[in-house]
Amino acid sequence: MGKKVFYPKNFQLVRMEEQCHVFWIIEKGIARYIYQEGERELTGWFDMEGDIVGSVYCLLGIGGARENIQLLEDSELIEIQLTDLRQDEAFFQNFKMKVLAHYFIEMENRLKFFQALDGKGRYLYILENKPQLLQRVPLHLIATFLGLTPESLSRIRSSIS
Amino acid sequence: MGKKVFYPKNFQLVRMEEQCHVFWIIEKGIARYIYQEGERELTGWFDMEGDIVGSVYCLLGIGGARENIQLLEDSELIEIQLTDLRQDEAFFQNFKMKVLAHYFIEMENRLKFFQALDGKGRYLYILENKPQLLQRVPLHLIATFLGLTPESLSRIRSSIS
DNA sequence: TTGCCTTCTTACCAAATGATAAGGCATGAT
DNA sequence: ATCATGCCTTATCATTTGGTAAGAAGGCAA
Repeated sequence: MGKKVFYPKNFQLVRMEEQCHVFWIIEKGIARYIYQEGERELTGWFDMEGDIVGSVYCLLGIGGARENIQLLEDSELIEIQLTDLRQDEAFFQNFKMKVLAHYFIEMENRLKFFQALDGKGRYLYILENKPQLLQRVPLHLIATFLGLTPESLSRIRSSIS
Repeated sequence: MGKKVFYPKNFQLVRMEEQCHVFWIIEKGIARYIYQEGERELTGWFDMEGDIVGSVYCLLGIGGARENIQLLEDSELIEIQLTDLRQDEAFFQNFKMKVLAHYFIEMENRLKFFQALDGKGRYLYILENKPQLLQRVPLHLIATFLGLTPESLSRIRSSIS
C-alpha cells in the first residue's frame, strides 16, 4: 500500500485551497506546514522521519487544504492515495480516526505551548524535545513557528549560551 | 437520546485524570475548560449555548481527561451517556468523527490566533467574534484564555475605548 | 576570482507585557 | 451597618519583544 517516491528540496506536496487525495509518510526528509496569515507566513509544524504528512481538511473531505506543505530537504516518502484506502471503507474510517486523533493531540499540546510559555520557554522546549529541528531547519523558519521574529530568536539564543 | 439536567454555577462536569463517559450539549449556560500548567490555571475555551461539552480524551478512549471542566453559570444541559451512543456502533463512530473534526478545526484556528496575534489583536478578535463572552465571563478568566495577565488585559481595554 | 544572495547576528530604540502594589467598587455574609 | 471578598482598574518599573538598520559569514553562480 503506497509507493516510494523521491522529491527534491522545495517541492510542494500540498497547495492551499486545492483538493488533494494523497498522504505521505516521511522516510527521509522534513516537511513544513505553511499558513498564510495576511502578509506573514506562519509555520504550523515541521514533520520529520516517521511522521504522516498531508492536509487534514482533504482527509476529512470538508474542502481544500488550508495550508501549503513544502519539503525542506530532498526527501524519500511513501505516497498513499486516499482512493486506495477507500477500497476498504472500514479501514479508511479507522485510518481517518487515527490520523485525526493524532493531529488533535498535537494541536492541544501546541496550544498550551503558546498559551503558557513566552518566547524563551518555547525555544527551550524545542531545544529539549526536538533538537534535531534546530540542526536541520533554518532558524528564521523556526522563528515563524515559535511566533517570534528572527531577531528575537537570535537574542534568546545568545542569552542562553 | 440524552436527558435534560440542571447543574449550578461552579459545578464540575469533568475532573482531570478521571475517566468520564458523559457528554453534554449546552441549552443554557457556559462551561470552562481548565488546564493546569504548573502553578497556573489556563483556560482552553469557553463553551456556550449550542456547543458540545466533554473531554475528547475520554471520547477517544485513550485515557482520563486532560482538563477540568466547570460551569460558570447555573446551566441547563442535555446529558448524553457514551454507553447509550455505543448501542449503535456506526452512529457512535460517526459521532466521534464529527466531534473530533469539530474540535480539530477549533484548535487549528485557535493556534493561528495565538501564533499570529498579539494581546490586543486577540482581545479585538474576541470582541468582534464572541462579544457575549465578554458580557458573561469575568475578565480575569478571559485573561487566562488570552494568555495575558488581568492587568495587561485591563490596559488593552482602556487603550481601545 | 568577483558579486550576489541567504542566513544569522548585533545594536539601538519604541512598544508591549509582566510583576508588584494599591485603591475603588460592587456583592454577599454576619 | 460592618466586614470580608472578589473583580477590575490604575500606576510604576523591569523585562521582553518588535522594528529598523547594519554587518559578518558562508554558499553559489557568473
